[in-house]
Amino acid sequence: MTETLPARTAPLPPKWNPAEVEGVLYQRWVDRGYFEADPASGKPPYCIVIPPPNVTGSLHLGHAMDHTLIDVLTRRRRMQGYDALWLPGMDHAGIATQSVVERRLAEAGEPTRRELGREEFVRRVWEWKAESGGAILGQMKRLGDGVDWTRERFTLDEGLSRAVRAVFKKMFDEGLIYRAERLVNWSPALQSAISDIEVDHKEVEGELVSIRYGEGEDSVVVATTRVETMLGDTAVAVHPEDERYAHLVGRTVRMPITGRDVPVIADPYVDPEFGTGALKITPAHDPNDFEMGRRHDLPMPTIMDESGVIANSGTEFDGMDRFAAREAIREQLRAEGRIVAEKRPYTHSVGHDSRTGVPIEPRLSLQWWVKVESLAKASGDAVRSGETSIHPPEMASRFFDWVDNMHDWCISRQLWWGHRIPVWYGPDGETVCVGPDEEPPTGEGWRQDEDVLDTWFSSGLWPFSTLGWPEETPDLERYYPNSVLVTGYDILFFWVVRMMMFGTYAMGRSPFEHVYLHGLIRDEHGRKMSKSKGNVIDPLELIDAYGADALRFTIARGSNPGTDMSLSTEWVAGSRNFTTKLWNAVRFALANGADPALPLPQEPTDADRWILGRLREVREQTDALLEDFQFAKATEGLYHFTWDELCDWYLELAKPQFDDPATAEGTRAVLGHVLDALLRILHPIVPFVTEALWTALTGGETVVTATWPGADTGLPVDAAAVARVEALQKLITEVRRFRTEQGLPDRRSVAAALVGLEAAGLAGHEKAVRFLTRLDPTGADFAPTATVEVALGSVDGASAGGSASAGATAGGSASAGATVHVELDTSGAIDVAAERARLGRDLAAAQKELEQAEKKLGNPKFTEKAPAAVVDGIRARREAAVAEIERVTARLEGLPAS
RNA sequence: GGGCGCGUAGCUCAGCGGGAGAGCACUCGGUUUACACCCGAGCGGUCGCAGGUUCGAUCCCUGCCGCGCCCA
Repeated sequence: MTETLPARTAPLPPKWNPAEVEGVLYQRWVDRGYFEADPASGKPPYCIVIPPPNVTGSLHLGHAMDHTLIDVLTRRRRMQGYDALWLPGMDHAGIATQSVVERRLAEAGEPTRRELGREEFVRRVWEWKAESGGAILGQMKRLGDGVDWTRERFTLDEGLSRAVRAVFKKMFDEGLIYRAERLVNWSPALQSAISDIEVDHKEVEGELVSIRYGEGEDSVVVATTRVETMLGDTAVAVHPEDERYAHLVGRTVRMPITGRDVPVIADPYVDPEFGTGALKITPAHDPNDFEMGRRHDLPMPTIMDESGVIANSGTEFDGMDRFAAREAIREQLRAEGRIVAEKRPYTHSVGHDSRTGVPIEPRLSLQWWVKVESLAKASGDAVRSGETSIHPPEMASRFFDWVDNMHDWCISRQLWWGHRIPVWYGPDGETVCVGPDEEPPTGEGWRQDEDVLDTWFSSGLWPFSTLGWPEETPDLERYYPNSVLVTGYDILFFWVVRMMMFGTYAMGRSPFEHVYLHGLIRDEHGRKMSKSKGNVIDPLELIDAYGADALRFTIARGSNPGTDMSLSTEWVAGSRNFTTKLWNAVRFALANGADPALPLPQEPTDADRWILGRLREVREQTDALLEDFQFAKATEGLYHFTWDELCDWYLELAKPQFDDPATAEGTRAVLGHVLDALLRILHPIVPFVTEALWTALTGGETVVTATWPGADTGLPVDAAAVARVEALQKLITEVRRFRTEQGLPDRRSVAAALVGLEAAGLAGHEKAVRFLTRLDPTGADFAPTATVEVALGSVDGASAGGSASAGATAGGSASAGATVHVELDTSGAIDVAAERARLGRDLAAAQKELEQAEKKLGNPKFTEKAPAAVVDGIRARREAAVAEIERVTARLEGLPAS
């Protein structure tokens, strides 16, 4: 491979070109095996498994967020000396994948699924899997995911399929999996059962129709939103104590249309206050009615087929779609004078298949179920006991609500793509569950269950099936439980709960030490991204335009725990600007000979001490924040340090230091040290640009496996140096402000005398002040026309050039500070009005400050009750305000009349 | 209906008992020997409303208004 990046001594290219370089760097990382975990390494293990993306989809920004945050965590741990494993892979997404392939067959004019037959159809799906899955892998590489490709897994792999059969067998034998005929959420579109969490309840505008059953005094009125279900009614129910209907209980009423006589039953479930107090009962098509039917041993006729068409009702409505039948039956009833009331529109909640959006049809059918009670309890206990901690903690309550109120889980799906249920039925009604190492029964009349398992059944095993379970592999021994699971809070009930249930059951331990739940990515105005709104952003387009680092930095900077973030191309462009800034900073450093291999100077300058102290603080703060999953705050802190402190101030202060032979070498060392550490700290967030810059700066092979900066980073904070640098910044800013307001552009030569620098402790900083304010030395003809007075907080001048000992503290800020007078020769009259306006604003601010302070100090309760430190602080502010008012007032009086 | 959360600068969001912050946007100035994907200086807020607790409330409590999400 060609090395496109320069060696340390060569200058960096003037521009960072991510599109050209990122792919090369990524391939090099993979080729050199940096991301491969090693159970034999002797290092402490750290493991995160990917929340498996759906093989049929493509990665969207939500995935980009998962991947960025996981990559930040694992790359940092790797640098910290852990044996870090990020395990990649995908799930087979039974329903979604089968639907896509069926649609593609139809679009290509090929035979249908049933025409092809099961074996051939499944072969076609594997072809599609290779194509679609490959695209996802490519996306992960573009994002820079530091995954261990040698351990990539797929839920339908041989190993993972063994895990599915093993856990199914164990649960079957222990009675936790059973087969039962029950009412399920049936999707007429998919023609399959789906689980509760695949159903969305939505308010819809329908109708509420009241129908009279029976004749005359012996009639009852029932109301329904689904008129067509009356074809399957087998009872009318009333409350046992409802006197209005007491005479009917135990008798029958004659149904319209079907002409059937159905019993009137009494059941306390009926709310006598609701509607007429009488309910029509359709046990095969409504969950509540089903329970009632079981209690009263009612017949349960199914009057629809798998696609939602009326069937076997014995009426002329057979063959009619359920919605068409609803209208037709209603009109028939109307013609017979049976309708006594109609409410339309009637808003009520209807379950919809979350994938197709089609209304669910509750359907009586024979399915396989998981008995969840003990599993859900164990999952809840794992969190309650602290074995697993959920971040942010507020999310734990949702988790508990869910696991404490969970219904049995329907796991069979009427599909072909997935793990076929490992149960065989014999000719004489035998049922045999076949384990992974057993041979299925052979012989006449034996057949395997036709259905496959819910995809979540296999992805629930993911934290350990991917590590080799049920075999006792070194990986399993070492990487289970996983360190962290990172996923969106919207996925809590899908993955997290299922994985917790299976992990506690099969492994006896919760699968995760930590679960970090991030928010959703929304558009720039906080709206959910959706195809229908047309506001979806493709992560690959952002990477093409701005680089993967820019996308990653944007995501990390916006990701506060548990809260959604807004994202737009402008934010990403801003992050791209950050990488460019970093690039230019290192370019400048290299051009001036910065080198981290040089020893730090014996006598660092104030600027050196300040930036080295800040570096130490920032490194400590970043570590603490990342340990607590505070990605946004950690990233924001690094942004601020890099741009506002390192680039805006230290690099500028370094310029005069480079000019001075006494400080040039030390500055090379300090700048090298700071950038070396900063690039390593930034690497997990922006891996590409930091790799290019760090290798150029240090000559090292790669930053991927470089050591994470430790306690010896930077220097202890030197408070005296900090105070002097802050005074310097204030002085420079005030002069710049004056120049701006006086309309004195930088190129315009302005001579000035700096009076009082020494008293302010800034004796050694005149050169820096002049450089950063563009003030020239005074000549023989110096004639000042204006003075800028800058009141500085007290800085301990005596300690200038002193040692950088830890814990040094400057004098208290309460003592009166020094004032530096900058006398300028503006070569002409100054703009008195501008100066008066500027001083007026300063005066108003000082007066407001004084007013607030005096109000507080004038309140005896405040001085009595508030902590002494707070009171002292307010007193100091009052004194400073008084001094400022005096100074500004004097200046104003000294101005010529305008 | 139950639960959770949110209303802070034009936009997106931090801050959550003692001096209102950031990014973007905006205004003015700038071909400064790293960077115009930039530099310098600014403008901009009764911190949703009303009570309460407190010496002191954007921050704690209560109610109201508006918005969002989850579950039924």
